[in-house]
This record gives sequence, structure tokens and C-alpha cells, in this order.
Amino acid sequence: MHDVRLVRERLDDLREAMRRRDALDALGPQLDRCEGLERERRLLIQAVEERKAARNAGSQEVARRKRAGEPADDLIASGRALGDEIGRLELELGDAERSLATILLEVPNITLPDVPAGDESNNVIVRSWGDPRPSEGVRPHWDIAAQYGLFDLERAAKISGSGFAVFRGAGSRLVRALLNFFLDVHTREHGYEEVWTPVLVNRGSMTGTGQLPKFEDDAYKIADDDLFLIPTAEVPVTNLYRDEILDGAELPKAFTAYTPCFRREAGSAGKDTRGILRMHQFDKVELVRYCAPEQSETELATLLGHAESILQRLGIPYRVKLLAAGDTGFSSAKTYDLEAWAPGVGAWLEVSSCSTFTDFQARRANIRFRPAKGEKPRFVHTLNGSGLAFPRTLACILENYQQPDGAVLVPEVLRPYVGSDRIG
RNA sequence: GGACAGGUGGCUGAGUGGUUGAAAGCACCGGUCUCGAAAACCGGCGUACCGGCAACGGUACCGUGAGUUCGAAUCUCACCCUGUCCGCCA
Repeated sequence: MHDVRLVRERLDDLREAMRRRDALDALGPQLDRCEGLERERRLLIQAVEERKAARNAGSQEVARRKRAGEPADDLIASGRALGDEIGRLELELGDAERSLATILLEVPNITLPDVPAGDESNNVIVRSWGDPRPSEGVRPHWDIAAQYGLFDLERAAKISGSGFAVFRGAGSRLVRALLNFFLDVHTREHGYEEVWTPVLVNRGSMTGTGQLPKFEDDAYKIADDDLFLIPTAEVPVTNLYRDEILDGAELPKAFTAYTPCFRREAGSAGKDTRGILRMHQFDKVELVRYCAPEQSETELATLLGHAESILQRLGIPYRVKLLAAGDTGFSSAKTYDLEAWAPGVGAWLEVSSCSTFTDFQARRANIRFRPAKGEKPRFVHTLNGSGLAFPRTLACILENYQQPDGAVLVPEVLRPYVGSDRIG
């Protein structure tokens, strides 16, 4: 959510930001409406407060006269008239504020100046790591998994539906290994505090991080209780400090969490239908950081480095992609995707997405910090990134570590967790 | 799910419908005293919005939302949360 002052003072900047996202056609008229609504809102606030001040003064005088035993019927009558008027004006004010909020809650964040404008064709590969293994002779992960019984999509479809997976045997053990390996690295070497959170969250949390109101159709919802299954651990972890004021000396704060993630993938029909590349439920270890605005630039680099470190330890070649404004998520101001090489499917798979949200989420979730004693609270900056998503990482491991005899070597760093050095 | 008891400022904790943004204490900040510190004493100490260059003025906020009233922390209703007991349950 944007500061209303942006509408008042820098509406052109907001328009330009939407243009860079290729969203001006859709949002331009809405922004124009905001300008009028904002003006109307302020006039109504002034009108209401003026009358409230008069009513308060009148009430004081009523109290004084009653104590003095004097009549106050005239003041009570004028107070009642003021009250009626205030009621009417407040209805109008409520309408204006709701209309304004409805629009503003659906305006995406402003991307940073170094984010390229336009759609995904303007994404930039900023660097890459490792030597991508040629695809020749490498089977896709679903073939490997079928041979060694690593996961069972047919039975998952029977018990849940398409887009769900049952991992079994060595496959299940690999998932558990990823979970422990990722969390161990982030807590022991990268300085994150580990948290284990609910995966069912309320509407306020989903709105705080920006999934709602615009993307309600993408989320699994428990209608009876107005709860949502989290699409990412970003939601519960970022909302940890919703409506709080943090001590500036504590910043930056860093959290890592393992959670399952649930996505309806509405609009993704027909994409990545083979294997486990796009699931309704998948597992992920997430990294979340809170920092002061001045730190967020370096914090993003730090976060990205932590995610990259996992791929390097696993020995999986990857590339770092800076997303163009039009490809950048709703709440994000700047996003780097980490794409790992999957020789079997012959594609770069997005295994992590690292973003800074500047103060966009903090404003929605009301997360502030006090820079120093006696100073005014300011909004924090929030960042998050996957470190990493399990299914695609698993696919990359199977395909990169496939041996000529068909077996799969277990990456060195995972061996203590898996308990063996090969599958097959 | 049922029955009680509660939800007030960073914390503890008062608060008869009418100078209550809210007593008091703690914590915190500044000052006096001191060689320094502690103690004592004095003063300060919430957030947001509206207007104003500013000084400052105004409005709102005592779990949330409605309602009664000239006026609500205080009365009414609904909801949420916490605690305790019962039921159920991994």
C-alpha cells in the first residue's frame, strides 16, 4: 500500500511507475480517480472535525451549566443537530476512504530505478555460476524418479488431485535432507533465527504481505473461518511483527522458516504439467529480513548471496536474473530470480526469488522501528527470498547428478543427511 | 463446543457518563546534587490524521465494530483474543 501523500504530491511518479510495469492502461484511470477522492476525503475530514470541535465545546458548556444548575436545553438541541450533521458527513467520508483504499490496495509497489522497464523480455541475466551440463543422454527427473520410486504422482492424484506429490523411500529421505540441510546452513552460517509457523493465516496477514485483496483467487481458502493456506512462509514470517514497533538497534532481523506452500495456480493450466515443477502443494525454506531503509540495498545482496550459497554447495549451475518491472511481483520493488540448470528437462528452473519490498509491506502490515530513543517510528523495509524451493531443487539434483549407469549420486553436502552416497 | 473471568499507555495498575490522553508506580530521557556513580529531588516521556512555513491549533485512539447520549474508557449489542474449569482430541 502506498502512502496517500504519494497520490497528493507525486501522482506523476506513481503513473510513471505503473507505466514501467506495463500496467498504466489498467491502473491509470484508477489513479486519476484517486486524485479526486483524496481531495474529497480531506475536505470531508475538515468539515467533520470542525463540527466535532464545536460539539465538544458545546458538551463542555452543558456540563458546566449543569454543575451550576443552569438550563442547557438550547445547547443540547444544537448538539443534537451537529451530531446528525456529523453522522451524514461521516457516511460520505467513509465512502470516500473505502473507495480510495480499494484502489490503493490494488496498486503494486514502485520498482527501484535500476529495475528495467517493460515485460519479461527485458529481464537481465546479471551473472551465472558453474558449467551447465549438456542435456545429451540425461533423462528428465520424472523418469529417474519412476525408476527408483522417489515420488508417486498417480497415488497423490488419487488422494488429493493433480498437482500433489507423494514422496517415498529415498525420495522422501531427500526431501527431509533438504529441509535439514537448508535450515542448518542458514541458522549456523548465515545468522538466521529459525521459526516454525502456522500455515493457516487470517485475512489481515494475507493483506499485510500483499496477497490480498487482489489475488484472493490464487489462494486456498477455508471459507468457514476466513483463513487461508499460505502460498509462502513469507506471509506468517513477515507478519510476525505486524502492528509492532521494533527497536532500531535490533535491525536487521533475519528469520528462516520451513513450511509447505499452497497455490491454486489459477491461470497456469497446462504449464509444467510433467513431474513436480509446478505443484499445488510444495515445500520451501524461506528467508525473511527486516531492516532500516538505508540498509535494504545491501540487505538484498546479502539475502541473494545466502540463497546462491545453497546452490553452490549443492554444485548446481545457476544464473541470476534481474526481473523487469512488468515481471516483478505485486509487492516487490526489485526481484532477482535464481534459476538452476536442469539438463534433463533442458531448462533453467526458478528455484528462488529474492526481493526487497521497500516499505510497501511494512506500510500495509504496519511494521515500524524506532531509530533511536525519542525518535519517531519509521517503517522498516522487508525482504525475502527462497532458500530454496524443494521440488525444483530436487529435480535439478536428480538430473545433474545422474550417472552413466542411471544411478544418482547424492551431493556431498547432503550425504550426512541422506545416509548414503547414491540412489540406485 | 459449554461455563465463568478478563482485555486501559513499553510494563504493572486506578478509573462515580461531563477539563481523562487518561491517576499512581516501574522503566526510559534531561537536569540538580556528587570527584564519579547510586540514592534523593525537579522536569519530560504515546500514535495517527487534518490545518499551518513554523510556533501551534484541531480531531481520533482505553481489544474490534456497531449503537444509546448534547457528551462514552465508563451504558447496550455483536465479534475477536487471553486465562481458568468442563467436554473432545494428536
